[in-house]
Amino acid sequence: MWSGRKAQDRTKILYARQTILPYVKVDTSHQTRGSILAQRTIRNMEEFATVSGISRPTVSKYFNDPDSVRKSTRARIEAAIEEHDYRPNIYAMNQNRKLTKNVGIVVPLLADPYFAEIARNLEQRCISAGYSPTLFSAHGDPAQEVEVLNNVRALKPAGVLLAPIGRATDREALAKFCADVPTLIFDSNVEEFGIAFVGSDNIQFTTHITDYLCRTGEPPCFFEMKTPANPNAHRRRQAYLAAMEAFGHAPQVVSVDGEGWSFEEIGRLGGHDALANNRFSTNTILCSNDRLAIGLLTACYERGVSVGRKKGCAVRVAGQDNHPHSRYTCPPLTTISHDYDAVSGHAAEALFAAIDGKIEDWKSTRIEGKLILRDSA
Amino acid sequence: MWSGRKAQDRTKILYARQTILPYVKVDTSHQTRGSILAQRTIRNMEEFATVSGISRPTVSKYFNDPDSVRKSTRARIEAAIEEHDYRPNIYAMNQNRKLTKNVGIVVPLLADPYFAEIARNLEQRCISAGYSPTLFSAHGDPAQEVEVLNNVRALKPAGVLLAPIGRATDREALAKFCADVPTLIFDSNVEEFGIAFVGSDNIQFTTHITDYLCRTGEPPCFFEMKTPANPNAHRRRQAYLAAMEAFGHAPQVVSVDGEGWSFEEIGRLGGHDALANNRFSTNTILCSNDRLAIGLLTACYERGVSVGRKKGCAVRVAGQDNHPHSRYTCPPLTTISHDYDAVSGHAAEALFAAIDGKIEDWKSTRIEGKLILRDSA
DNA sequence: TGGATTATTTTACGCGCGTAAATTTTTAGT
DNA sequence: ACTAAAAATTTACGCGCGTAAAATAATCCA
Repeated sequence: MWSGRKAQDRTKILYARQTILPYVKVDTSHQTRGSILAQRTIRNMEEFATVSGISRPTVSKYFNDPDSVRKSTRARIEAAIEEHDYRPNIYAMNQNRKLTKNVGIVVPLLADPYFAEIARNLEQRCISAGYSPTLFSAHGDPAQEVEVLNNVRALKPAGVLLAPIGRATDREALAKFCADVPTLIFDSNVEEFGIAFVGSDNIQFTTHITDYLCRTGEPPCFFEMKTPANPNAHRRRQAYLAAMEAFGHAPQVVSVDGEGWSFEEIGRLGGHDALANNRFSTNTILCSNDRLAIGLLTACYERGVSVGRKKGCAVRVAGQDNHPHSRYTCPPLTTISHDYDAVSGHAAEALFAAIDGKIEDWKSTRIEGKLILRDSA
Repeated sequence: MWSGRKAQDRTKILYARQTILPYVKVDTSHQTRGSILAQRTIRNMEEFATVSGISRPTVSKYFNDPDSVRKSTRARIEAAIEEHDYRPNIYAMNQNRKLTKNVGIVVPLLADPYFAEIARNLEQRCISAGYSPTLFSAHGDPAQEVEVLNNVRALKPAGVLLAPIGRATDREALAKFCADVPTLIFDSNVEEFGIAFVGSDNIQFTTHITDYLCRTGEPPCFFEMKTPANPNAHRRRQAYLAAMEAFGHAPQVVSVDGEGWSFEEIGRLGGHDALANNRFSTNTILCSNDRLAIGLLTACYERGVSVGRKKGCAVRVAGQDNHPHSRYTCPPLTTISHDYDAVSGHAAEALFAAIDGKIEDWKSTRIEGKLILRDSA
């Protein structure tokens, strides 16, 4: 045990720190294995089994699946756990298990609250299902995504929930990974990798909100990145074009420059440019995603362009995603919301089923979004 | 190996999936241990050592510290790694090591981009220093924080970088944890736990920005939560009071109700209330943090109160933290910025030093912030 | 070139657990 | 109370690595 210290007994501990290193294995071979009476610390499953009065294999069985032992036995074990707060060594466990209970959760950018939120949701579901989730972020960098995949692989996970970076994802690396590890792809689909895909129905998203905008005012222009990070953006543009055609309106796509994941800044700079050069042909702008919209709102503010659906406002701006922040923009952003819970739920269930050997053909599940009406459009 | 599949050969693979389970250990005892010629997969360090023409203990030594072997040996090992992309089994490694190379990074709320950003920064530093970081979030819940600490402990980490939830942190649990694991506390200090504290100088933050506000317009009111989640809020209030006194102004603190980590919503609702009841005695509002300010800005917008430092605006609003989002509010938020890099850098270095046995007395390092002048104040 | 130093190899053991097979005990059902 | 089934125990082995000690080999410096 690391010789920690509180403020009050610093000197004493300082001495201890120099002799006892953290986590040093202490030689206890002189201790008789059987006589553990009144011993304070349980050091392994053997000892724990002894003090519980249960055999080690049964205890091991319990930790693999508490329901696999008799109710009375389970009660005794759980009482002993409570008393000695014993936890099996995760390294020894995972080394020997045929299949670990680990699940990797990989997102492209944890600093984006959208992914943070969905990761939190998935994490909770994994825990509830008895798995040990570990969070990973590629931090928006394809090279780091490959790194992350290698680290995840080293965990020997039972399965992985992966939201790829998208366009820049290393196809070959991902294919190899999916061949080795049961992987469920979510948020953004890459070919037909993994066991299945679960995400939002981007076509419906854009169709729905375009429909709303057309019915309530001028038809929207579409504001997007020229080289978007993920394929959802393409679906959204296509859906916009189709919806506009269906309405008999001339579509207008405004694509702005910018690489990487700083969507707000790209939206802001692109917004300035588009506004300065009158690139929006109507007074309504549908953004490819909320983060872009947030940047555009800032550009509008900075140029003195009033935004909102109330009369007197110069433009209407709408986003897509219901980003956690979109409620707090000025004006609050009209958008279309992911069904976070449904996406996470389907993704987790599909992965768990695959882990349990319930094999199905690869399939794509896309969940519809709901219009979130706020003041911006 | 899990029998992954691409879309094109689904049926064939479906058959394989039913016979071969994921990560089943295959019985290879019939294979002679020595004859590995032309074998495709290296399965353990023994085999890897053989194909590299180096003894296993030396290989093991290499993985513990690449610099501990001769340069020529290191080159040969690294060539073999490249060729066979071998990675030692992390579970076997960590089971037997006296001290793992794991580092836990624990934040109160990963969905807050501020913590996501600082976590990313710390993660990078750990990797550069040769550690294996793992990210944890308490999701704003003190009970989950305790859970997380137990999970972190199970990692047997060499050290932990911990930003406590704050006021609601379970003191006893944290004290126990710090006694067992070298823990560096950052962001928000709790007593004098752990090996040291590194964070921002909240006194300087608030003094500095209060100073700025006083010099450029009406003295600020202070907008805060009645029961803030972390102790930094108290320091900021104190610093506000002191600064106002120094300037000879009458301070005015507006404390609003609200529990939990939904700061924006608390700021918005509290803002509505305060504005409706004329609780701000001047036209300048300094918020305890940016997230609160973001909510207040929304409330101002919703009430038609114009915000900004330009003439004609009704109020000035300033925040504190330089939250990643604060650049994109309308108007962009004047705030005072953490030195993210310096905080992370000091925190990581202090932890690594402690792990290396460089023991110092507990100390608190607080880093000054820089004023970020934008349009809101 | 020699001796001293440093690096590597050989040999051997143990970590904490999973797991399998055979045996014994407990439980459920009549 | 008896039997069949289910659960627990005993025994034994192995996983992939860390690590220690002793022997050997490579390197360095005068």
